[in-house]
Amino acid sequence: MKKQEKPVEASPQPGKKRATSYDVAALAGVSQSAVSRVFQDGASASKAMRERVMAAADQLGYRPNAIARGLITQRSNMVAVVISKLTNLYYPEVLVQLTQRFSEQGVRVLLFALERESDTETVVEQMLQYRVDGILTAAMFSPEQLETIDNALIPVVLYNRTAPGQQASSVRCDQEEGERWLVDELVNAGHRSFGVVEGPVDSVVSVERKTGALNELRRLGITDITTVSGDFGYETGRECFAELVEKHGSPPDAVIAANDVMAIGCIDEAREALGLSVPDDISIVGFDGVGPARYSAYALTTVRQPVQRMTQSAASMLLERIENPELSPEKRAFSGIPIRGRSARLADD
Amino acid sequence: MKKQEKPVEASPQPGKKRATSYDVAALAGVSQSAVSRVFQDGASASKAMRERVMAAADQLGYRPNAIARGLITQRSNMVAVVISKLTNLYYPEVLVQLTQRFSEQGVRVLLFALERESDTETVVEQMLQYRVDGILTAAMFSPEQLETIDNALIPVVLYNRTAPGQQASSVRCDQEEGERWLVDELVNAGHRSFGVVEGPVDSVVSVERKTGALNELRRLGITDITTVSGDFGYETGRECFAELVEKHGSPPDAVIAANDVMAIGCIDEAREALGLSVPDDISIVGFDGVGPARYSAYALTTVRQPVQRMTQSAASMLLERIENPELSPEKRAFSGIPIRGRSARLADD
DNA sequence: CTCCGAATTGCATACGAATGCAATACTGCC
DNA sequence: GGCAGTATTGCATTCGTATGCAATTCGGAG
Repeated sequence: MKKQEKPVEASPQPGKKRATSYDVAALAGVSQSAVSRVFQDGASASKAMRERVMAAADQLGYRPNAIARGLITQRSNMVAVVISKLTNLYYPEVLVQLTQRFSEQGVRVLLFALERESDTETVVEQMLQYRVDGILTAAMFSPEQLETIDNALIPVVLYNRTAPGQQASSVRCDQEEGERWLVDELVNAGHRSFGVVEGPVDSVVSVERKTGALNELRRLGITDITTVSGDFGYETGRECFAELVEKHGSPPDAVIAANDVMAIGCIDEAREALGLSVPDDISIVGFDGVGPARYSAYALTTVRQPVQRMTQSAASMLLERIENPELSPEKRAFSGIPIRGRSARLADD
Repeated sequence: MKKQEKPVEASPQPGKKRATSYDVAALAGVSQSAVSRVFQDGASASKAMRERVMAAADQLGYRPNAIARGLITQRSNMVAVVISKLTNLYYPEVLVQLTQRFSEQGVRVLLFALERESDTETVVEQMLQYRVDGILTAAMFSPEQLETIDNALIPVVLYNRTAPGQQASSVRCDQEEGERWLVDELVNAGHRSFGVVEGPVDSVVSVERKTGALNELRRLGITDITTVSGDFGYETGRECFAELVEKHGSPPDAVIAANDVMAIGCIDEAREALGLSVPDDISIVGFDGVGPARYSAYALTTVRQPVQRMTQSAASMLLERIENPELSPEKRAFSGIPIRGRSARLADD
């Protein structure tokens, strides 16, 4: 078999309309069905046919129209991924990994980025109109919205969220457990007065972390607790620390921030504005295990989310449910990974 | 007119197939065309018709199928956004902003995330198959790939990239100009020996920054220059600094890192491993103006990319070209914003 | 050479909405 | 009340691919 002698390979006559499977069929002298079959995986087509069609196809620069295909197969091969902007440093990593996981499986990602987590108004409508095969969301939907999605028979996986009454599949990091570890270690090392810096009120993650920490503190009989709230950002981290000191009258023994970025803000404020030494004068801990938490200026004591496993798990959970819509909901919780950094005085053990 | 007395509003009979415009038409006793027109913006439909149709529509839980619509209108209302993972801390911001800009205009984003910038193999094929209306890419495509896209008549906007021979629209931050400012300021303040930390070789941005800096250094007659290369990440930033000192025999007067994250790595390594004081013993500068650059432990002297304006510009440039494909290519370059932080000794002026 | 089963191929139709054109309903005006 | 002009509505077709079914071809065994 010699190769094609024509050097012109993939440059269709310019100015023409996009080639369709009929054009290819006509040029190759076969039926449109044949073309369709050549471009599918499990379809039957002889070697000769395959060659004829392929030759015609790339002479015309043809490629199958995924839109038309989706219409007939009732599968868009797209999933919607919803993120909210706020959880700034952490989600990008999640997003990139999810996208790669889906890509590996031949599934495309339709991205929806919310300004705030509660901006879910139009998103549901959009997703349903585009007939996505599944939804992976790191923003909270209302029960009504979840029901709408459910009525449309579209599988959903919640990322670091759980639906209150609703039953829906989810993948999450066990925030309470992580906070318990942090609190236990801090109390164990002798800290008695605490500052708690929570995140935005419409963030489920923030609420879980805060209540997780508060419950454990109470359980251990700690009563000297001051609470302030920020927005997960660095600047508010600094402001929160200042506010904390003012409210408490003096710096507490330890500060538990709802995420790493705010913890970093607290550290900077403690050092710069109050001249405190971290962790000698005060212990400060975060949550997430983002990149900057490792910067040696901070070396945060924190709980890292096992992002790799979580995204892996979430993606395959969604894909499974797309293949088999009858699967019952499943909730997977991953333990966070305790990081003993240098931003807190902990017992040696 | 009294309202509907039926309390059941949007819950279609479960187990049924998704409602189509024909179903709605049948229930409302009108033609399918009528339904189609009610769900469009500029179509003519009487008030009565609109009401009948809408009532039937949300009784059935109907919503137009964007896939089918795309097939007939030849418009998917989707754009592809391509990012590569590497430029870790900077692109998330870009991505979120772009997505929001497009969303505002009723355009959906199909996301492609590359592991490395050179992993563009299958991406082009994917984008064309999905008939995206336009492409916004922050990864470099080969001339052949760009030609393929061009043949498909899909407008492209390159983000912080320019095509070598090819002519294509682009939005970029003027990296050379930014590096010139940094170099000028450093030399002006008396620095004479330089370390240059470049990023991954397949990153256009990194190459531009490096050559921008080197050219300006040479122009000013500086010859004591040591070059090392990393991957834009924090860890390699640290390693690069160590390598730099070893190659040079001693710490240089100043280090120019290809991005902020590596600059931060350099600072940590300088302080921790060598006990140097920044900026007293050594000046270290970065590029991008990402969040962590502002953390007061670093307070980087850097050049910030005007992300807001760039994404705004890129999005509207692409949308314009989708509306009017005849528009000739246009290249927009934005000046970076010089940030005089505390990581470098600069002249007061 | 004949016949049988398996592998290919073509035909016709379906997917769900948009739209040009023709038919019809309405509007205001004389 | 009649008429011209406009706003609505329906009909029929189109977008590009997949697929069930029937027709055809192919290969090899007897």
